[in-house]
Amino acid sequence: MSTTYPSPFGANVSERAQLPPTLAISTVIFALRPSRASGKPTLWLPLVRRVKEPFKGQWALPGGPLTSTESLEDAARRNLLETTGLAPEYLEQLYAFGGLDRSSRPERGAQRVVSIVYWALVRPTEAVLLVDSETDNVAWHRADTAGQGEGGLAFDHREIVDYALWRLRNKIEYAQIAYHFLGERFTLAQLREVYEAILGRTLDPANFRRQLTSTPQIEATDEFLEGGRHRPPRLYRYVGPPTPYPASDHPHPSTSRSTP
Amino acid sequence: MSTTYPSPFGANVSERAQLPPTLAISTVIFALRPSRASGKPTLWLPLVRRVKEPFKGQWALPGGPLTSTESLEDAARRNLLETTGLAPEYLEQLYAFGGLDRSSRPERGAQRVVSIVYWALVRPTEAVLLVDSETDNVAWHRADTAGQGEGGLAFDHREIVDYALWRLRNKIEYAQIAYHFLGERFTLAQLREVYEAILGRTLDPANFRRQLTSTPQIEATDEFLEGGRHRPPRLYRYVGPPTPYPASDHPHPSTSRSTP
DNA sequence: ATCACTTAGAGTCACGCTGACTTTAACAGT
DNA sequence: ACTGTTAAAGTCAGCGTGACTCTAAGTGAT
Repeated sequence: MSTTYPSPFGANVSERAQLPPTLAISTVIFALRPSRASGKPTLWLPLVRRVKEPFKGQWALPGGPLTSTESLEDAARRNLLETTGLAPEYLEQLYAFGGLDRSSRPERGAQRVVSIVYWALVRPTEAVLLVDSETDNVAWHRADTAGQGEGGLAFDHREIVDYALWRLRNKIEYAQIAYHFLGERFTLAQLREVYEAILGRTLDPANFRRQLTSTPQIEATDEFLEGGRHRPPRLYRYVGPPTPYPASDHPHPSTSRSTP
Repeated sequence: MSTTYPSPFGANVSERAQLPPTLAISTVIFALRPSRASGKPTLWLPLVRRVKEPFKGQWALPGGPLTSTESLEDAARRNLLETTGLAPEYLEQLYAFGGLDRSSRPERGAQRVVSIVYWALVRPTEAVLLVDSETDNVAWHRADTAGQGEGGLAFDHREIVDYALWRLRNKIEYAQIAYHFLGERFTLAQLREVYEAILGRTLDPANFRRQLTSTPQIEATDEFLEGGRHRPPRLYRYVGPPTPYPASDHPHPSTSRSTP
């Protein structure tokens, strides 16, 4: 920032390796969809098939270049809409990945790419409008196993997805983001299923209720979910801010300690 | 990532605005130094004076370009060493800033810059080896007031510092990072002063002790700090991992809630 | 209509952490 | 020996949590 690059204009091929890396934006989009096996909601994400080398034919995160006339978040939104047809309400920067071995096939002359990765949460209602799905070049995959048995995901995208999963699991424990997986009204059991799917463990329904009813951002409506086989549960609504913070933020590592 | 940029070779001036943004690395380096007024430790950070436009003469974060042969973190370390002479032990990615108005003076033809910002913590012993300090082009500034009365910091660096401060204050509450401000051995009162300086409030010494003595990463030595005017305090040592996690992570927003 | 079954939702209790506070121990300086 | 100051340990009430029990309110089968 305090210095400038050598001008790229007029550079010849031998100088190519010295050029600054190019910038790309990618996004990890999480949605909850019922598992084929158990019917319980599980985490899925849309991937696009590579149509050229490197990693041609393999699955990759949606992404693309950054133009000079849009902010990083705008670029993420535009790319998302173009490649998957999704317009997530919740979108946040995840991390900038810029290792030297990201292509994992160190080819000669291949230009180095730094990816600024965003992550997003979408509701099941938003999550159906996939572009290009008839050509099978965009498809939903299970977040935890995507790429298995297919030679893995393109680039370092498997690591990126794992990091996004870690971030989601941490952030859901202290931030109000679970509602972005659900519609406007939901039962406490549905919300609990979201937490259970993401955290991978069962939660006590009574304790879960006690915590949520003491949360001011959760408002009880006077409606109930009819049509169930048993006592109709009350519907609740989230009345807090859409995306709590402008910039990103994260949570506890596994070694969770309090103040010191 | 799934598409490629138009080649920059042979681009003419009219195409310049369509070129992808360039990448830069900057770093916010925090150190604790005694305040001039109270003598209590306060947060300081090194800044470098801009020697060319834009923002010539104003103070900016240390930074520079990213070469094609180094990772993002390596680039941050190299730039830090070149511009300030510092080699921090603790270094972590903060955020990628890429807004369109970052130069705040939208000049014609000025190339857009995306900055990937790292943040670092250094001990007072490391914090003295400043390069170029005789020319006054590198100097320590108070983290909370840097740029005041001087027309502000260059670019959006004041916002970046504020975001780094927010991150530091959050992370110190759940992660073991305070030790990176101190030497190998320290008293509990010294450690408490670190927390008080960063959090901006006093902590109860007895409760602080109780929490820390139950932390396994803190080990009591059999040495005491001699030379004080009163009862010599025991020296402690941090025996945990140097940087707990490979990638970044963050903490609670101000609306701190637990599980839901 | 009655009963069995299931889920919603409220309540109870012990435990651990925390903040506020008190008490005792150990040193330096006069 | 006394005083002032800090280190370090101890006490106590309050709060949130996990584990658990109990009651209410529906559906479907007999």
